Amino acid sequence: MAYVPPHRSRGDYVPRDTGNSSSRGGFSGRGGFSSRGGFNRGSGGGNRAFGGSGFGRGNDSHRGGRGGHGSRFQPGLGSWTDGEHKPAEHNERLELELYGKPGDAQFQSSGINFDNYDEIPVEASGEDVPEPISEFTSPPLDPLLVENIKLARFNKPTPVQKYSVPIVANGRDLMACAQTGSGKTGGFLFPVLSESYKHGPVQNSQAENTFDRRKAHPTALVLAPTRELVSQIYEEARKFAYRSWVRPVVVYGGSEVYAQMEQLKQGCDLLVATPGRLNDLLERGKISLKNIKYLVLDEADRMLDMGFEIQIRNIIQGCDMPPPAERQTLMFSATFPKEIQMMAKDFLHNYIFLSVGRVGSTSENITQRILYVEDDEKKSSLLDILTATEETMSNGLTLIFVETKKMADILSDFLINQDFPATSIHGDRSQYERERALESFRSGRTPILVATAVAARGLDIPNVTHVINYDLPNDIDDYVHRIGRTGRAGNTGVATAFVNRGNKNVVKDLIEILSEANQEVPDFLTVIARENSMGRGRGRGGRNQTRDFRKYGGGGSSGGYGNGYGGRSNYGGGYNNSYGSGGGYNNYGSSAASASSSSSQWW
DNA sequence: AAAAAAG
Repeated sequence: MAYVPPHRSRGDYVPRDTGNSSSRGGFSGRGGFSSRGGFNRGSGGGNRAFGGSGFGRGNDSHRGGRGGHGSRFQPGLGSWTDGEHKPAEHNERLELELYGKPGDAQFQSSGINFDNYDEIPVEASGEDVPEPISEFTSPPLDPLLVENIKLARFNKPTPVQKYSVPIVANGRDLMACAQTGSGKTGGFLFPVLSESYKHGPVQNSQAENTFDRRKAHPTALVLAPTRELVSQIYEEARKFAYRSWVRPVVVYGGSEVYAQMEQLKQGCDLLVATPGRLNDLLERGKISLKNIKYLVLDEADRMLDMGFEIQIRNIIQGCDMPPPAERQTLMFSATFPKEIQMMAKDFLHNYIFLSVGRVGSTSENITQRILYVEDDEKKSSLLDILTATEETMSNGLTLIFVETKKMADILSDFLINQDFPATSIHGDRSQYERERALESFRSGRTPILVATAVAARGLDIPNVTHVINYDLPNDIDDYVHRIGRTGRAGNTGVATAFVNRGNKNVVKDLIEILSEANQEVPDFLTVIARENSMGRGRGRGGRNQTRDFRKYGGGGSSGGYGNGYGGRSNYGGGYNNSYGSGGGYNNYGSSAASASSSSSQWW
């Protein structure tokens, strides 16, 4: 466990009467993320009793009593023996830990099913797109997985899941433009686990030499950009891998590497990792990727922004991972800029392209309020808002986004001094502090969280009723992600944003988003947009693309995409045809087209 | 310009 010297431990707000911020001596609590049950935990009732079902019989058993590797009994871990899947017996204690019980935050947060999922437009393209499924049934899913899905109370597949299951079952690759909240995690975990349960570990998984034998040989690898996200994915993986032969392990930076190495030694079939730590462990010779059958890249465009590309390419192309044709690759990305198209070309093999509409912005259960606030008035405006909403949203959580780590510190200190129960999360805090802040927020102990982009995407925190964009992001897709932290699970939410002339680069996109979601567009926004478009035409060519460029042109390697507005105006049509007015999506083409024509009127 | 990620 990462030791945090007291002087580095910044002051989180602690309610006066309890003051038990870390009674468990460390990570997480219930419903939190990270190593609960993962590395670093020692036991939790784990390593006693040898009477487990179907474990270690026969000499053809995966992890079956061969020297060293994970021969220890672990509750809830099945085996692959004599070419058959032998699920472990049920374990009540573990089920309680994994799936929670009524009343737990965890219980209500899992298994959410938005009714409006059915209205999300989806478009699949590519050769021979398999027919989507409509329910979680066996077949096509493996029966054990269906059982686990029921335990986790997922009743109905989301659009991503409907497609990803048959796509992977048919041996195909997937490039999905989908955002958090679209059921992405299940979208890759379900098919990957289901197929793994059917087919078992990779044959020949045994290494030729002793050096190789000491390494972990995962069958599936999931890469994601932030530590919190991989932790969250790992926790989901534990739910759906329950009783199966698949043992999930998570590795990420900022916490003790030796504990993670120990976990790898115990057996690792599904590895969830951030790129930095994975490269570290590859260099140390602790992991071999040559048995990888399934590779998942989550939030791929996020990883671009963060300068991950070299690391990713080293993992995928610079080590011993099988080439695209010999594995199945699933890539998820909110947007589809040229760099991602290149990655898709390099990493995927004859893939199906799936585009899933926005969940956040089109849903009208988020009320978006845009306020004109100059930078030096932001603090006092924030206080006004927090005070005003204190009573009305007394049970909810408020998430405040800022642009810089420094501002996150300043603002949370300021709020704490003003007696607001706040804490902060950003990349300069220690991993322990990050996890504790998030847990404290989740649990409602500090219902105000000031965050940088580290929390913008991917994190699923139930009960966020208010998102405040103290600083507006430069990328409108980030804005959509941020406000998508609220209004989840059919609840209503409020998203407030402070805007001034420093944000003029996004106002045009912001107006589009607001109109798509049937929200009021304040006059000052239109004014700023107009000032902006007079200066220098349209910015960087409008919003990011989420289209299958193989189908809609672009073609060549250089220049790929940008055939101007003419081409883009076709986009809306494609969506309309298959899905009627699913809401919002068909604005894509038309609004881009009208933007270019109306800008000339403004002159 | 800043964010994230290996230490």
